[in-house]
Amino acid sequence: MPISTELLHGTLDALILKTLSWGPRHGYAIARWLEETTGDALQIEEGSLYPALYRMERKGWIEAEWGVSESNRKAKIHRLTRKGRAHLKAETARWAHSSAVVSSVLLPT
Amino acid sequence: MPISTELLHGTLDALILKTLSWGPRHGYAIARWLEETTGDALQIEEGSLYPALYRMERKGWIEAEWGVSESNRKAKIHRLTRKGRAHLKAETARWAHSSAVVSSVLLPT
DNA sequence: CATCATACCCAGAACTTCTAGGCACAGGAA
DNA sequence: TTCCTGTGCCTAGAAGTTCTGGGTATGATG
Repeated sequence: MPISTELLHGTLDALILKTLSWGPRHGYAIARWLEETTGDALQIEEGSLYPALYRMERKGWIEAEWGVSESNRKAKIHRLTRKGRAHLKAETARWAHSSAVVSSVLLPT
Repeated sequence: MPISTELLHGTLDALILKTLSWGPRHGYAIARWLEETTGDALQIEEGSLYPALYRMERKGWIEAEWGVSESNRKAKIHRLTRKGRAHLKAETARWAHSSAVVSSVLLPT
């Protein structure tokens, strides 16, 4: 069951940054990794992924350089910056707090 | 600390429906109730609230009729419909599932 | 050599929420 | 009375993210 798309709103950046916190990856691999680790519950559209990567690069959270993928194809490798790591930490805390608040309202105690 | 605004995306409808599941209320009271029960963590802007109420009325999840508030002012009272209750149930399940998936990625196990 | 999976990209649409206002009125204070 | 505050509803436009639905290119495989 794919995740509700709207609920991704605002968490996509953090999910990508978290993926990169395990090591540099190219965009396609980020999407694959997220799909695998969530058992296909999370499906990132490429039309969302690439704009998000550009956005975060502009903000200085990630850096990119052209390289080669595991399958020997040209690929843009993205790497988490120090600033990005700090942002991820902050966003993670926000998620923990916010989701707890929403759950406290929605879910039975 | 007010909740991250983007994270509200997609949950606002469910939060409002949940509020109405405790009984009919007018818009202003919905916002007050959510603020109170979350200790001001959740602040619903009126510019988000009223459009959301209209949206959900169009979709048949709630019904509205003019009445009088507790403080003797003219107020539009919103009531959850059967359809809305079913939608709330579905959205709640989606939230439980989706937030668990996101948490499983973001938060340390 | 045809096909598939990999890998990147974009324009425009769709949608939600926020900003920043406005209007109206009840009740109490000055 | 007049003023002010809190209550209560509403809207237009902006801002922002994600999705839809395309497109390009290339290595590997049959």
